[in-house]
Amino acid sequence: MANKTILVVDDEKDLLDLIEYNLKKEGFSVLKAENGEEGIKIAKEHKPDLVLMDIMMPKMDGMEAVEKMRGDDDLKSIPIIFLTARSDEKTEVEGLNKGGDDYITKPISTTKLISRIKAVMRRFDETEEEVNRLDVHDLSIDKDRYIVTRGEEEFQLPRKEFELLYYLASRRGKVRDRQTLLNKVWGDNIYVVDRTVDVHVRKIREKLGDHYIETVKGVGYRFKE
Amino acid sequence: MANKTILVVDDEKDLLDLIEYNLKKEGFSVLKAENGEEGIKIAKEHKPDLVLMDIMMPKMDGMEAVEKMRGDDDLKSIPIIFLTARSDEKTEVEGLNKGGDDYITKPISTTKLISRIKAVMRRFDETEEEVNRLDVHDLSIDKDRYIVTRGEEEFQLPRKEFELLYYLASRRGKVRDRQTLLNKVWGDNIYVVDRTVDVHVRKIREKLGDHYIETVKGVGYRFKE
DNA sequence: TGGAGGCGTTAAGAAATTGTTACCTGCCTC
DNA sequence: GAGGCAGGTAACAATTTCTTAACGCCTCCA
Repeated sequence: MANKTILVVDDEKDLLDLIEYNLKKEGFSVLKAENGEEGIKIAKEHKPDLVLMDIMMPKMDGMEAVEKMRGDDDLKSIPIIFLTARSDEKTEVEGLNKGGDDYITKPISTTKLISRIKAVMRRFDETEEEVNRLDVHDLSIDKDRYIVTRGEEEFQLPRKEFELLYYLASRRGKVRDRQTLLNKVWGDNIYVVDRTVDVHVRKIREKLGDHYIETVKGVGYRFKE
Repeated sequence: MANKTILVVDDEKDLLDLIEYNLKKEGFSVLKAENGEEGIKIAKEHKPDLVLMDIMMPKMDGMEAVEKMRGDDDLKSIPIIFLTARSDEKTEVEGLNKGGDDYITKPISTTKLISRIKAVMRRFDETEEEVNRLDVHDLSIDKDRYIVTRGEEEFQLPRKEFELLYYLASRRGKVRDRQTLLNKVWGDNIYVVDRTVDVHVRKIREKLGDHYIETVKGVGYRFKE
């Protein structure tokens, strides 16, 4: 999650500095703006990876700025999190409708802020990842053609093996137990013995080598991070 | 937000179809039921990610259905949004008490519905995410990956050791006696000698160093504050 | 000072979990 | 219908993890 740039737009300078300090500590690059107008200018200039936007501001308020951003081709896909003192639901719904991706009320807990930011970024990363080709390590897993490639080598895996590999690879590093794998790859109301997963894992390892899928004893399987 | 499944329970077929149309347009999968009874059956079968539940229905009304759902281990963690024509506050409070997570009055604005749904799902996703990784001292204990990290080092602990560490770390500073640890980590009706805990603690210390888990003589163990 | 209680440590055997192979069943192709 | 592939199951081997029991050390206190 390193090296992402975040634009913070707020008219309270102290808060701005505080947020900057905390974000930098987390390894983010930080840009600052004190009102909506300036915010948009800087956003167009630097294309940040995420915007933290206060709602109540002089010159141009956050809602308006976000509307402008959503109407700008260059900016409309940047995730936005609102900051606001107002916690009533009406504002929340309005804000989300206008194109915000999350909503945090002041006063802000740093931990919460960071985890929200990471959550939103993850969400964006994930939706982008819903692609047909997955490149992990030295493998290229092509869901369109149901083919796995490593360098010049091509592997034609049977469907289940392919889907199992794809499922695990698209969740790199995360452990999934056998039942989850069965539900996700085989389908929810299919009855198969869970050890079936083992056999398929073995077949994948046989073909690709055993350094991709890791066993976590007592838990399940995991694609190597 | 891709591929989430929503179960809609309402006795008005037209409304059901309308909601289905709108949700599908947003990329959700949709399940439908026309009364509480049917709703629960489908919920058990398909484990939707969220339930939209009408309150006034024949056979089994929404309140009752939600109570049933909250009493079912498989279903109790599924977020529920109530739909209702009644807009009086008393009903709302009752609905939320019964275990609803949000509340929308008819007639329904589609935009509003969607943004509420997204908001509720986000709320749920977040709590799950926060539970999955624990950062304490210089350790990062990732339950999703079943891995403990310290700087660049990675420790792959066996299941019991990992879970014991996780349990203690998530209650930093609090002492737990051996019996409690056995109940929480090993399970309530497992018979093992309590000194087993000692051995596991030792193994954790062996791998991570002995400055994380403290012994409280005559009482139990504690993760260092 | 010498039990008694509590804990650390170790090693060995038991238990649990996974790896691996062989075999069965459908289904498709030729 | 023979042969081959995909998928599933079952059985046994291999491995890892868990549990127990034993021993020794320390501290407290009569």
